[in-house]
Amino acid sequence: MSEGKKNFFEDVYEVVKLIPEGRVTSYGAIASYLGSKGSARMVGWALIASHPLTRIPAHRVVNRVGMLTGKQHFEQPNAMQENLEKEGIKVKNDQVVEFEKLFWDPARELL
DNA sequence: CCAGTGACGGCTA
DNA sequence: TTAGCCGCCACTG
Repeated sequence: MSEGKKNFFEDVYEVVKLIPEGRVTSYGAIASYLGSKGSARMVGWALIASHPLTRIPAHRVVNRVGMLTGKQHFEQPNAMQENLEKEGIKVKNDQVVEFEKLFWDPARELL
């Protein structure tokens, strides 16, 4: 552990990997859990950097309203929704159906 | 070095 | 209620 500041990126990957199938979380929830509350943007940036490097269920990470804002960053824009639907998550108009019900808060459930 | 941008989020008008 | 602005942090031009 302890390598440098970029450790934040690895922490993001760790949390995302822990997201159960059929569940989703938000950038802000991860940032808050890592102590960088308010830096939700960095979480998104970390996912971009992790794209070709690390295989993580990034499709399970959406914004605070459950919208697939990052689908454009996938190899294919529709891949994000496709992956979510494969896990049983319903997506309507780029928005996760019953997002609050499927929401997985690391600070609440992962502890 | 300075300004603009971005997978966000909370506040104000 | 809906729309817009500011703040956080890192990267690019």
